[in-house]
Amino acid sequence: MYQELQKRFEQHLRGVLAAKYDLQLDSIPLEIPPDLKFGELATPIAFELARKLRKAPRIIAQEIVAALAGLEGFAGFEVAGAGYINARLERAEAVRSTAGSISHPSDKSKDVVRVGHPVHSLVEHTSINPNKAAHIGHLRNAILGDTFVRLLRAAGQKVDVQNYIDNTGVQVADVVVGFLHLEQSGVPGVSAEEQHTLAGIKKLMAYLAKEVDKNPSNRENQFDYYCWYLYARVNNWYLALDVIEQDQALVAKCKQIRLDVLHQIEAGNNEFAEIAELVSTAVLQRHLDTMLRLDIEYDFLPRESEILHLKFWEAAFEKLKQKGVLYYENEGKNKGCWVMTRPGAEIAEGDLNEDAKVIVRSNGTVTYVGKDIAYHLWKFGLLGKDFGYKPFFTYPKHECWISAEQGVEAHPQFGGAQAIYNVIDARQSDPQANVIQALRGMGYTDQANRYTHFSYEMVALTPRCAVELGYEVSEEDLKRPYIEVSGRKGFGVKADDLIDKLIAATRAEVDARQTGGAEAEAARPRIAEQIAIGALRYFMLKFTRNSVIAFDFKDALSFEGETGPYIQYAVVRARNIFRKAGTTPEAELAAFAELAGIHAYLEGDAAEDIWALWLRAARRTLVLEQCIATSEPAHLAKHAFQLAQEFNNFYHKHHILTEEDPARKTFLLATAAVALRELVLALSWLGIESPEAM
RNA sequence: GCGCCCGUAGCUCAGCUGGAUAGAGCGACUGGCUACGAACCAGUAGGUCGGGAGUUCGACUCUCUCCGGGCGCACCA
Repeated sequence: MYQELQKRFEQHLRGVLAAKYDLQLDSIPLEIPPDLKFGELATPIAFELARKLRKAPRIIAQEIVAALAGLEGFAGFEVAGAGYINARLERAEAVRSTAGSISHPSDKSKDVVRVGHPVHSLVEHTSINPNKAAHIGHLRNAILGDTFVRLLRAAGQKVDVQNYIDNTGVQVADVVVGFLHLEQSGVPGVSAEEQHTLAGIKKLMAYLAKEVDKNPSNRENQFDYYCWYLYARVNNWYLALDVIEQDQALVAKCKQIRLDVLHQIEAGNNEFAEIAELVSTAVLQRHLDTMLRLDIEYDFLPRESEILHLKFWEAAFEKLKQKGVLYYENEGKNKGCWVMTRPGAEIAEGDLNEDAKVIVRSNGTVTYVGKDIAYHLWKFGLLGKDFGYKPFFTYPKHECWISAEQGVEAHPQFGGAQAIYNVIDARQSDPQANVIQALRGMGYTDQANRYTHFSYEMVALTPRCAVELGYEVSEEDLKRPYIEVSGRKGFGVKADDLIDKLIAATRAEVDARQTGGAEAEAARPRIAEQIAIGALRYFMLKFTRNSVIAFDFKDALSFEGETGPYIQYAVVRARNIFRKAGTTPEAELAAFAELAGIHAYLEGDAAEDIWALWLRAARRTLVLEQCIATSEPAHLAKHAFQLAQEFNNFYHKHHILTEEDPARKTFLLATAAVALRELVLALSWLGIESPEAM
């Protein structure tokens, strides 16, 4: 609603500027005044025009205001300060329009953001190496990505959600090395030799699965947890720390073992590759389970093994050579390689560019960036090749597909998107820039412009948190503001552990409060879960993307103040009003539509807070559009919190059920209904459920 | 050495394309439950927006520089 009025005002203002001064401006600055006493909409345009028109800003503002008069939806315009133009809305009209605004995003008839024609977007997120359990850093990635998907869909876009699986990389190879060379957990009936074979590993997995069945609350037997520790052990082994310290020959031998395993996995069709496939698929399955706890689902899982075996790179290589993006280096340190110029590099014609990015090594193998270029050509439908597809995992409402060399006949279409978003942490901005540069170099300018590296900073641990968890922390690290999580060292907070902790904490809270009364005991586990997930998702979304999160259990386990549960609690309060009143929001909004003379409730000092609540509720689409334009979900998180805050304030000041004037009571109920509707909608876009009680 | 990010209240963070008296949460201190459930509300204290210069009618926001912190700059992924 607000956005509509904003656009209407802007149009009108443009008309006035054209008629009066013969001016065509490409952008009109609009802002939300800092205080309602300045109106609801403002522009400092007169300051900008002062020089051009050689007049004082205040004079210009007065002239414009005189010409603005009489715009539908607006009560009036005035000049304030040194030359601000403030607009006042027709409050009753605005409130009516907001009350009648859609309640479901699938209804595209009215208030949904529509920027140009509907875009087909592809969002890649999560993309955890399938060799260990997910940790809090991965949670930030997945929650940001999933939330952004929800925002794009709310705006009417068709979105494919992809989770890229690097199942043939060094990280998977490292765990395979661990299985092949390090001692495994003793499984009855598996000999010392057998434990290092495919058969032995299968027995170990079956054994672990049985242990998990016996006691699901002990996550240490989960396969991803097992790999978490094994991966850390392997890295120690490479450093030869737990074998023979300082033995260089042994270290070299370890490195060679690792390289051999990696090459065999990449090549495929051998026992090592089979082990890698088994291990990575099992860990991937665990990642999907973990993410599902947070209500995060995927449409497609493209794997590196298929990018290799289906020769995506070979196809891309030809195109890159044709377009001259890659060139063969004849001298210098990159002699014998195919390289590309880095973005922003300025190299004089004929000069040797030693800083160029190597895409094909002198031994003929392709680097990570090369494979990524091929994959991104596919994303935009520019490669001329496609994956095979197999169903992999069935969610309650849809199927998740995985890449395959030979897929099934019938499958959905993936790839060929118009816009892509890659949720990848800020440390990878260089390789991402290289891929964009390659697309641009090939002449795919539109695609390069619609390629968004949705970057975010890491989640680190506060030193206090690290100590709490029992890690050894050096003197030096203790002085730092935060310590980086490291999968290699097994240093970090595992996602499932954190979620378990959160659920336990919310469960204790729910029990202590006797949520829902004595008869509602059966609903409490589910409610505790909803609150825990709400707390976690909000925690990851309240920070803007480029701020490092220094993780601490104290903050993450907080349910008060600017948190998810605070917003959920506002929802529950609103619902309780309707429950106690024996009515529904829909019924009250219908009654409200018939109510006359509502302007009386919106004027005067006492009504300012109620009007402010309506006004914020009306800003839904403005916030949505801003989030998409800036790739920043934190704006919506803030919006939801402020809305909850204003509702709580309203709730406290105006006791609805004891209101004696029936017309005013209807008005107050309608206010609560709109706040409730907007809170539930905003939370759903954040991927947070609204519990019935708490 | 080069590139990117950060530095705002005791702590953790917001601050839309430069715009009106710089905001929130936590923590501290006051006060408010026989109430639509206090996971709440009201109030108080607390800031030379890292330092300096510049652009501008106007700078937390843009430019330069310095200081402090983080992360990248492989024929690793």
